[in-house]
This record gives sequence, C-alpha cells and structure tokens, in this order.
Amino acid sequence: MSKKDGKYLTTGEFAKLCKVNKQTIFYYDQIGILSPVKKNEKGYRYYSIHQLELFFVIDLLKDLGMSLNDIQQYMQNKSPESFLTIMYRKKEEIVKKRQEIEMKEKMIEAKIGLMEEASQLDFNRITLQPLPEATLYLSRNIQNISNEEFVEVISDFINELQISQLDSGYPIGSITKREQVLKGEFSNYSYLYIEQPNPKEGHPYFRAVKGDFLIGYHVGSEKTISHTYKRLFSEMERLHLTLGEHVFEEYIYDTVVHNNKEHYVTKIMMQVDRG
Amino acid sequence: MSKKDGKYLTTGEFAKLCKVNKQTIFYYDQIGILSPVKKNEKGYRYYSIHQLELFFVIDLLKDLGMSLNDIQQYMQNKSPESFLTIMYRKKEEIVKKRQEIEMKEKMIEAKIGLMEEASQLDFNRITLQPLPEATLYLSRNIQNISNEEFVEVISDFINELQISQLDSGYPIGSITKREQVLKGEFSNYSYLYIEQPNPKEGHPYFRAVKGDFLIGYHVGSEKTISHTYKRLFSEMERLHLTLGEHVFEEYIYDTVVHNNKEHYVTKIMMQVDRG
DNA sequence: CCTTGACTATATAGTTACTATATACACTAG
DNA sequence: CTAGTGTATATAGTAACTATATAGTCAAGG
Repeated sequence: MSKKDGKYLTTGEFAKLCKVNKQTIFYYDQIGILSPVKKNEKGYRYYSIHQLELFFVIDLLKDLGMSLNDIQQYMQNKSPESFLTIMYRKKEEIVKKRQEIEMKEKMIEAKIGLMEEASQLDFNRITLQPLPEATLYLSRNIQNISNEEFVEVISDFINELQISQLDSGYPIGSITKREQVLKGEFSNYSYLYIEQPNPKEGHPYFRAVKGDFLIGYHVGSEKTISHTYKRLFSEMERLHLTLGEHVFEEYIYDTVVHNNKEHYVTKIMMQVDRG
Repeated sequence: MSKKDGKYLTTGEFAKLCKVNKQTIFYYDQIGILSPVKKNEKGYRYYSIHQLELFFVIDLLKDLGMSLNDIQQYMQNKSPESFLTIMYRKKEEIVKKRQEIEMKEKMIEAKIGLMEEASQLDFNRITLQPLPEATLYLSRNIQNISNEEFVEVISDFINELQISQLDSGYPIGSITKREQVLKGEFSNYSYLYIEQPNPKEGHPYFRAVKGDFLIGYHVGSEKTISHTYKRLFSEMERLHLTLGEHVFEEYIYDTVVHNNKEHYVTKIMMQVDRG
C-alpha cells in the first residue's frame, strides 16, 4: 500500500473545502450525520476526500429543504434504493423551485421596470393616450359585497395568482364602473386585477383592454382622491370627451416605497370616448 | 366615501392570505417591518389589502437572503430610489441563484442516472468494452505529493469545480499510471477527475479519453482492492491484452449510500491494448 | 341572557441550524 | 522552549420562527 492511503484532512481543512465554519463540522459529527473516518487518540478528527462528496450531498438535500433530522434518519439507514427514492422526490421539488425562482426573477424585472418608468413621470400632467391591448386577470365582482365575501374573493384571487403563477410583479389594480364613478363613489370598486404581460392559455377571468384613456396621477392618500377625479373631469370636459365604461386605478408608489401616505401615488386611467 | 374603505383584514385572515402562521404576523409587527394600518381600542390589528403586496415584497427579499434586520432597516427608511437599488442588487443575486438551481437539477439527474445504471450491473463480471470519447476535468498531478500539497491540490480542484460550475454530480474518480499499477501501487494516484457530460469551452485540464477498457468492480473497502486487480490481470492475460497508459477508478457505491465499507463498490477501468 | 366556540391578544419558552466564546490541550517552526 | 497556530469540548447566543399558556372579545344559538 502506498502513502496515498494516509491522505486525510483535518477538521479545519475539511471545513474549508466544504466552505463552512469548522463548528458546523463538529456539529454534524455530534448529531451523527457526518463523522470522520478516523479519530486519533487525542480526539483529532480526520476526514477522507470521499466524505467531501457526502458533505456535498448533505448540502444538496439541505438546500432542497430537508431538515438535518431527516438527513440523519437517512444516514442511519443508508441504501442505494432509499437514496434513489429521495433523489426522485427531490428532483420534483427542485423543478418546482426553479420555476418559482424564474417567476421571482420576472417579478423583480417588472418592479424595476415600473420604478424606472415612475421616476420619469410628471405626476401633475393629465394626458390622453391610446393604450394598446393588455390582458388582465380579474377577481370576481366585489361591488357592494360584505366583508366576509370580500375576504373570500381576495383569498381566491391571491390563491389563483400563486397557484397558476400569475403574479407578474405588476401592482394589483382596481376597476370601477362608470355608474359608480359618476355618483362619486370612487372607491366602490367592481373588480381587482393584475396585468399579465405574457398571458397563459386556459385561464378564465382574462379581459383584454384597449382604447383611449385619460390618465392622471393622484398624489396623497386615497381619502383625497376626489380632488384628482375633479381635475380629470374638467380636463375631460375641456377635451370634449365622455366617460367610458371603466376607470382603472393602480398604485405607483405605495406602502412598499413610502411610509407617509401623503407621498403615495395612484395612477388613474379613465376609459374615454371622443366626442 | 363608500363602505369599501372599511374593508380590513384581521390578523388571522391576513396570515392566511400570506400563507404564514398568525404568530409570524405578530412577530413582524413586533419587530416593526409590517404593522397593521389600524389597531382598535382592544388592540385588534387590521390590515389593508395593499399591505399584502408589502408582505409579498418582504417575502421576496427574505427569499433572496435578506435578513429581517436588513429588511427592517429599509422599512424604516423607504424610498423609490433605495427600493430600486435593492431590486437591482437582488436581480443579480437571483440570476446566480437560478444558475445554481439549474446546476443542482443536473446533479440530481446525474445521480439518478448513475444509481439506476448501478442497479443493473453484475459486479462479478469483468467486461472488455470500447468506451466512447469522454471529457474529464483533471486535478493537478498528485503523485508522490506531500500531505500539505495534496490538500492544496484538492482545494484548488474543488474550488474550480464550484466556481466554474463543473460539478456534474458524477463521482470524483482517480487516475493511476501504468507504472504504478504494475508495481502494485494501486492507490498511488496521479490525478483526480470528474466527468463532464457537457464540457464547457475555455477550461484547461480537460482530457478526452476513448479506447478499449477492461472493466471490473471491486466490492469492499479499498484495502482489499488488490484482489480485484489480480482478477483483472488474469482476465487480461486470458484475453491476450496488455495494460495501457492509465487505470481509472470511480466509486459506484460509497459513503453516500452505504455505512459499511464492505458494501462499497469501486469501478475499475483499465485502458488496454489488444495483443 | 347566558353560554359555547371561535376568534383576538400578550408573554414566554422551545426549536433548528448554526455561530461565537471560553478554556484547555497539541503541534510546528524558529 | 516558546510563540503561534491548530485542535478539542462545553456552553451560550442568534435568527426567525413556532408552540404553548393564559386571558380577553365577540357573534350565534338555546
């Protein structure tokens, strides 16, 4: 036998290769998931290079949400069959995890886009714009609904967003019908919605929207939103426009980026018909 | 103002929508990262639907490795600019994280493939096989090296695997030169290697291997591997073959799937020339 | 009107997977 | 032979929950 057989790693060396704290290696020995191949008479631990691979597997399993306790269960009772079973299970989990990551990446991109866009806006200007077709995922109707029903609708809406991976990172907006808006009930919403930049097939509640919109921004809390609606109405009159079917509201700056409600910004998009 | 303004969520409802324990919501209020918009005289908390979006952002940041402490720092001092800065940083991080996940997915697939393959093998049979070209990532030479140098080489090898994402999930194997094998120094390895099923451009230390191999399996600890080498030598003689340049060893079953060394299985692949 | 059951609250202790600190012994280089 | 680094154990602390205990609140039914 050659000297190569004696090529052992101390705890410190092993920890460095594993890129973890030395204490973690002690801890793993203590709870019995990864013990050194050798311990000398002074209690010094010695690890082999093959145990590195075991560490990497432990790290992989841990990363995939397996607790050290469950890992320990496996380590007490290793076998190629149970390892294979775990791998098949983890394979499913990691696919799901990758999809979640991909979704979150898109969400971050959306937020960056929205924030960059917002920083270019002049919140005082009211503009008339033809908006291209957009697909919205709508909640069920929430107009004149009780509190319990409201909670249920929101719950279903949010659940659907998460299950079907529809949360695009765009803000949740609200739709008010012309009738309510004309009555001054600006917050008597009929639907909640979220824009879908890349709509998926096979989902109900999608509604494409396009046409002319009068767009204004309300700076401040929702309580004073009527001021901005008044400004929009007079601009509408000046341009000889009439109010269309729906009004859309979206938070541009909300509790995510401001503590003070006076700094919140709501984008109001009024569907209009040219006189 | 319509009744809709009064649509608040209790802690329980809010927690359910966030899909977390109610206690977690209390905790977030306590540490000041997400406090209810209202608290009544009895101390009951009431959350608005917009706070759900804030929760999702917190969850996103948390998922991307931001501590609650750091999140709290931001929450005390919100602004569109700092939010944007965080998003840009997190965008970079999530790309890296996605790549890691993708790599781990491939690793799991490799392990599944290896285990399935192993379960089909007859470890007693010695076979002569022409192996197709394979690309190996090699360590620096480890023959007759001191312990410190060995640790350094391994360290560099492992680091390179991780930095360049070369860890394919295949086992780390070892290469022994003919000279050593003939001298009976079966464990006096010259290189470590890992197979690269999809080799990347621009990396040194790659060596393509193909040709005829005599392949046998050693069941048991490395200490008794000479028995299997002897069996391989006699088979070599019987088939009128001569030993080629290198011998490759790979663990098929190791400490990852067996506790008892007597159940370890090493695959020995001898490069041979037909007489 | 009273009770039951489901909710709310706070306070405190426990959990997981480390991580840091304190203390003591071992090894190696100059 | 001593300084500096390494090893060990034991214990306490940390983050982010999570569970438990205790008590107040509220709405619905008998």
